[in-house]
Amino acid sequence: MTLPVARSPRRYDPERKSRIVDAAIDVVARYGVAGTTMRRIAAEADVPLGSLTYHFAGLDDLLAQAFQRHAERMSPLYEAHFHGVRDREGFIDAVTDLIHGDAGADPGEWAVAYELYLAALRDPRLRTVTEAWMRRSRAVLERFVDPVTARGVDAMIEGMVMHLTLSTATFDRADTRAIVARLLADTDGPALPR
Amino acid sequence: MTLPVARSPRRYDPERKSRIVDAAIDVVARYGVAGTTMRRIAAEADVPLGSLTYHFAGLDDLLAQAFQRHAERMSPLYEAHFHGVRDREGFIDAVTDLIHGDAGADPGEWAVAYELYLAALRDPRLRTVTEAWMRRSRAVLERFVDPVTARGVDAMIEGMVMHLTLSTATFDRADTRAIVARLLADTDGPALPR
Amino acid sequence: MTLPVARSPRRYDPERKSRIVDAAIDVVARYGVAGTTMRRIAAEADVPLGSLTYHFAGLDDLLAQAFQRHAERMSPLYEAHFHGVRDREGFIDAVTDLIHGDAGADPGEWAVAYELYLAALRDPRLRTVTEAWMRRSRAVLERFVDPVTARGVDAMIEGMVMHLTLSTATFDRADTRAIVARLLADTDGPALPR
Amino acid sequence: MTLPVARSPRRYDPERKSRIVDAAIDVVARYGVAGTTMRRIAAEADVPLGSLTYHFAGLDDLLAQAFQRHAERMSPLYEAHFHGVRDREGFIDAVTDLIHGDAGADPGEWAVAYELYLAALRDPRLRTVTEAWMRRSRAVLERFVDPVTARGVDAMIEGMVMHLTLSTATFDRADTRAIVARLLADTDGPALPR
DNA sequence: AATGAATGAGTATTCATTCAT
DNA sequence: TATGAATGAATACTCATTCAT
Repeated sequence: MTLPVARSPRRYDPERKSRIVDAAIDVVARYGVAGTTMRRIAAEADVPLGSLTYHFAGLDDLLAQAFQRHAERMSPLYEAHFHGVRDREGFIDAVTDLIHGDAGADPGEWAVAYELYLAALRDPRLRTVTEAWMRRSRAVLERFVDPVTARGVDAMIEGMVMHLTLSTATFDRADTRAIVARLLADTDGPALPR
Repeated sequence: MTLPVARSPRRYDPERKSRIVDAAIDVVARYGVAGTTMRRIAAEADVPLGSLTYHFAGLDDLLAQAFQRHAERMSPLYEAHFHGVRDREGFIDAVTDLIHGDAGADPGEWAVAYELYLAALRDPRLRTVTEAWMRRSRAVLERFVDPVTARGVDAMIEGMVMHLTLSTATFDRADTRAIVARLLADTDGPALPR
Repeated sequence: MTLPVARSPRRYDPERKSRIVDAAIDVVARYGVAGTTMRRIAAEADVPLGSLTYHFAGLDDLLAQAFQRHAERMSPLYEAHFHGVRDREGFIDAVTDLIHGDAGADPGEWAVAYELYLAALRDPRLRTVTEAWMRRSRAVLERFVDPVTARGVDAMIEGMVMHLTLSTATFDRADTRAIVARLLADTDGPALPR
Repeated sequence: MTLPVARSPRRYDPERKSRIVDAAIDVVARYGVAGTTMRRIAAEADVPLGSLTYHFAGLDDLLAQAFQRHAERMSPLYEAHFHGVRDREGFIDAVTDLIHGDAGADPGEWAVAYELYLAALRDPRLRTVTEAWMRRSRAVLERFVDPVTARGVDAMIEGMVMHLTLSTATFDRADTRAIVARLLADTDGPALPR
C-alpha cells in the first residue's frame, strides 16, 4: 500500500482568490500601479498565471478589488486610531500621530492610497472606492468637529503625509501639532464623545 | 545641376529636443506615467521614434526632464498668483482661489504634479525635482507667514486640491476660505510684503 | 426535517447533450469555426464548461457532431423544397428559389455549410459528413435529371449562393432562371416524379 | 586585423515585408485562417515575431494584405489561361481544364480562395478584395460570352472546383465538358476575340 | 454523474532599445 | 546627425483540457 503523494501542489485551495487580492495590494505597494503586472501578482501569490484570469476579468478588475479591500481595511484602522479619544487635546494628538506615522500605517500603505487616488483620477469606476473611503474618514473626524473643519483636517492629514513621505527633511512634531491645533481654534463642533 | 528634392520634412529642427519634452508632459497629463510610452511621445511631438533615443538616454531620462520642466514652469505661476497680494485678507483669498482652480492651473497640470510625487516616491533621482518645487512653493508662502504655517498652508492646498479633483461633491468656496483663515489665526508672521 | 435547498438549476437535464450540439451549430454560424470555443458554446447552451468535456471527447468531437446534425437537418429541407415539383418548369423554379434564398435557408445556415466544406478540406474525418450530404442532395436532383446534370445543377447552386452572399450587387432572378434553364436544355433525364 | 563577423543575421533585409505577406499566404493555404497565427507566419518567413507587428497593424491587417496579394496574383493566371482561346470549343475546353486543375492552380491556391470567401463573409473589409477578384474573373469570361452567362460560368467553376476538391469520387472530364457546353448553348454572346 | 476550479501552453500585441544605413 | 527598421523580452489574455470534490 502506497502513501498518497501530493502530485500537483495545492490543487485544492479555497482561499486562493482572496490571497491573490492580497498579493495585488502588496505588489502595488512595492512597485506602484505602473509596475503591477499579472505575472508579479501571480508570483507573489504563488499561483500560476492562468489562475488570475480565471478568478478576475482582467488586471483592471483585480486592481479595483485590491483597492477596495485596501480601503475597507484601512478605514477601521483609522476609526480605531480615534477610538480612545476623549477631548480636544486628545484629538489633536491623534491627528498629529496619524500624520507622523505613529498610528500603525506604514509608508507602503499610504503609497497604495496615493496610487488609488491617481488611478481614480483616470478611471471613474474607482471613484466609488475613493468616495466611500473619504466619507468614512470624514465621518470619524465629524465625531469631534463640525463637517467643514473635518474636511479641512482630512485634507491637512493627506497633504502633510504626502509631504512627509516625500521630503528628506524631517518635520518637527510639535510644529505639526501647533498647526493642527490652530485648525480647531474657536471651534466647539459637536459635543465631544463622552 | 541637381533638382531640389523634397526631403523628409523638418530635417532642420533646432527646437526638436525641447518640443519632445513638452510632448512628454502632455502625454503624462493625459495618460499618466503608466501610460506614457516612447511611441506616444514621439507621435505627440510629431517626430520619428528614433529621435527620442537620439536625444535622450532613455524613457527615464526623458521623464525626469519633463518633470523638471513642468516644475520649473509651475513655480513662476505660483509666484505670480501671489504677486499682487498686499495683506492678510488678500493672502487668504489667493490661497482659496488656488484651491478652487481659479488660478490658471488646470486639472491636467495638477495631475502631472501628483504623478511626479508618486514617481519620486519610487525613484529617488526625482527627489531633487520635488524638493526644489516644494522649496520654491514654501518660499512664496513664507513671504506672508512664518515657515511652520507655510508648511501647513502648503499641505492644506495639496490635500484640498486632491480631494476636490476626486470628489463628485462640490465644495463651498466660503467654507474653504474659513478653514484657510483659521490656519492663519493669531499669526503675525513676517511683515507682509511692502 | 431538512429544508428543500435550491440546488444548482437544471441538475436533471436529459436534453443537455443535444442542446449543446445545437448551441455549437449556432456558434459556428455566428462566429465561424475559428471563433468557436468551448466557452462560447457552453455560454450559448447555458451549461457549465465542464459539462462539455463530460459529454464530448473534445472540441473536435463536438464540432463533428454539430456538423453532422446540421447536415442531417438540412437534407430534409432540401428534399422538402423539391417535394411538390411536378414538371421541368417547376423544377427550374425550385432551383432558382433555392439560389435566391426563397427556400427557407438563411445565410447563417449556408455559412455553416461552407464552414463544414472548409473544415473537411483539412480534416478527413469530416469527409463522411460532406460525402453523405452531397449524396443526398444529388439524389434529390436525380429524381428530375440525369446524374451528370444533377452534379452540374448542384455545383451551380453552390457557386451561385456563394457569389450572391458575398456580392453587394443584386442578381436578377430572371437571369438566374435563364441560366438554370439552359443547364437542363435537351435533357429528358429520368421520368419526372409521378 | 579581424574579419568582420556577421553578428545578427539579416539585420538589413529590404524584402522582408513582402516576404512576410508571402509567408502568410502559405500558412493560410496549409493551415487555414483558423490555424494561421503570427508565430507560424514569422517562422515561415524566418523572421522574429516582433517584426510582424512592426510592419503590420495586426493579424487582421496582415491577412487582408495576404488575401489581396493572392487575389492579384491569381487573376493574371486566370486571364492567361484564357489567352490563347480562339473559339467556342476552345473556351469550353479552357473552362473544363480550369475546373479539373489542369490550369496551374493547385489545391492550396483554391483553398486560399475559399478561405478568403469565408473570411469575407464575416469581415466586410475583405469585400473589396472579393469584389475585385470576381469582377476581374467575370471580365475575362465576358470576352467570350454575355454577362449573364459569364456569371453562370463563374459560379459553375466555383462550385465544381469546390466539389471536386472535397469529393473522394472522381469526376469524368467529358461529363464536365458536356455540362459546361450546355451552359453556352444557343448563346452567341459578344464576338469571340479574333 | 457532474462541475467549478485549476492549469499551462499558446495567443496577439506593445514596447524600449539597438543598429545599419 | 538622424532615422526607419529591427528585435526580443515582456505584456494581458484565451483556451482546451484536467481533476478533486
